[in-house]
Amino acid sequence: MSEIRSERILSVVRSLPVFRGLTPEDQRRVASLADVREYRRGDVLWNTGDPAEALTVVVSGRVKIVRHADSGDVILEIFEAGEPVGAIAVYNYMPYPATAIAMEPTSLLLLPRREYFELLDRHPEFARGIIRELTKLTLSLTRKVEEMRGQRVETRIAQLFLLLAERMGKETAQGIEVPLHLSRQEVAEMVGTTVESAIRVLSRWGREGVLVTGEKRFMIPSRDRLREAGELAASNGPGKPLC
Amino acid sequence: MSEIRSERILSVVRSLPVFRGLTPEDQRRVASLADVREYRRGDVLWNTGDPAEALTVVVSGRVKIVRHADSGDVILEIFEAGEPVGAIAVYNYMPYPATAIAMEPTSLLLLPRREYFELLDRHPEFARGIIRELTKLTLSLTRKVEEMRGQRVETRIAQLFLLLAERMGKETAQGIEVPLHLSRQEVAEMVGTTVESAIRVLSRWGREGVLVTGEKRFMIPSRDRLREAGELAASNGPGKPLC
DNA sequence: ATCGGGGTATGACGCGCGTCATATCGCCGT
DNA sequence: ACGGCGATATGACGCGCGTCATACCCCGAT
Repeated sequence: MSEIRSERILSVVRSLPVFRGLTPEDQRRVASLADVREYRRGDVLWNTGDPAEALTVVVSGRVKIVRHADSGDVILEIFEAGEPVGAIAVYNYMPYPATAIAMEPTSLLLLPRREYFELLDRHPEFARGIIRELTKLTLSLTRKVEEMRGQRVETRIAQLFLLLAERMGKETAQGIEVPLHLSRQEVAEMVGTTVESAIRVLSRWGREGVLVTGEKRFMIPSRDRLREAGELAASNGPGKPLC
Repeated sequence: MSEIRSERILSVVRSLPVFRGLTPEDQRRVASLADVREYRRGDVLWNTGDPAEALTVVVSGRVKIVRHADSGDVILEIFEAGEPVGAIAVYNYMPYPATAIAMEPTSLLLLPRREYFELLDRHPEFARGIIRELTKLTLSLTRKVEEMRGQRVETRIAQLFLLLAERMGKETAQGIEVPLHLSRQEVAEMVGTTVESAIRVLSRWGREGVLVTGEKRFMIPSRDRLREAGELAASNGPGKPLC
């Protein structure tokens, strides 16, 4: 392996928060055992059932975790730069419980299972970092379960984009920009509905200027408008059939 | 504190898998700092927003985690003997994100936050145990998200009981017994529907002998019958309007 | 230029289930 | 014994949204 390449891997390791607590020597060791790989949009990192043999950390780009159900696919989570993916599966040496797919050009760092365990045992800080990530994941799933229950599709989509705005939104002159390329299909899979329903909501919001789909990004002119679009929605007569 | 009581706490500590990896001295130390408390059915262990000041481990009984949403409550998880509850919140020293309620007479072991952190740092095995529990939790939530999406209420209830049968079912002459007292309301909250829908399904299944509600328990005469009740269900004419 | 595939869009139809109303039964406290 | 409350049960009504069909646009392959 070339000098240049291993230098690059070392700098990648140093840049990742999960490896911050390590001593310089350990960082070098991790770098010498790890590998960095590149993926294009749509590339499959692994399929459901594949054995989990390495800890995967996102260096740049984004990865979605998808489960194939009989009634269509579900996007469980999106991982961004700095986050370990599938730490769970590696930890238990179990087959991956879901499929991972790159959503954009993405580069990943792969650390063999064995080394991962050694780090867990030798560095409490590293273990804490992993626990912290699992924690975030759990909270996110918790919220997802809560949101999916009973809520109307409009509400769920509104909450999805409010969440994305919070996580990765950038303020601009025209409002908040969410720099993420999501097809209507993917939006549907994230909130648990069908393409058609997602399309109906998004195209209407596009016309109304509540949420505009752009080139590989979304624009939210006003948080509040989006929020209320998700809340009141469908004009209801007397009584309150919605809830 | 009486001798007898501290002896009892020590034996409780020794009986919990999470503390198995500790040295005898550490077990004694944990016991000296920990407390054991008893709760009755319906008692609230903590409310959403309470500060998380101690690691809680279920010694006996069962605890449900509930989130109050505008559109009704959702039961996120049920914890049984041996499992740590709310490890997440304690870890981040954040307010509890959900409410915890005892489902039956329950006893808990409480370990102050500070000691919990020390154990994490000093005992890799302990940290591993926690990670393992978080892992289980994540997988369970993952499945819940997948199931909730799109599936009909009947299907979700069937899957709920098949899962419960797997987790805590006991084979008997009349079929599988699930020794858990769940009201229709609670069933509804677990699968994300309304009481009425849950009642309709369960009372029909009771008449048909697919799933019989008994005194503080459920009986499943046949796994397969329950499974198919969830699958085919509603007679559908030509075409396939379902799923 | 033609064909095919993927993403987007819109309309029609109908069923599941959420909502509301009502009734019965058992258990509590005064 | 009375009233109140919670759990269980059942029927009526109607809206949301899943399903199916159709159409348009863009782009790469032949």
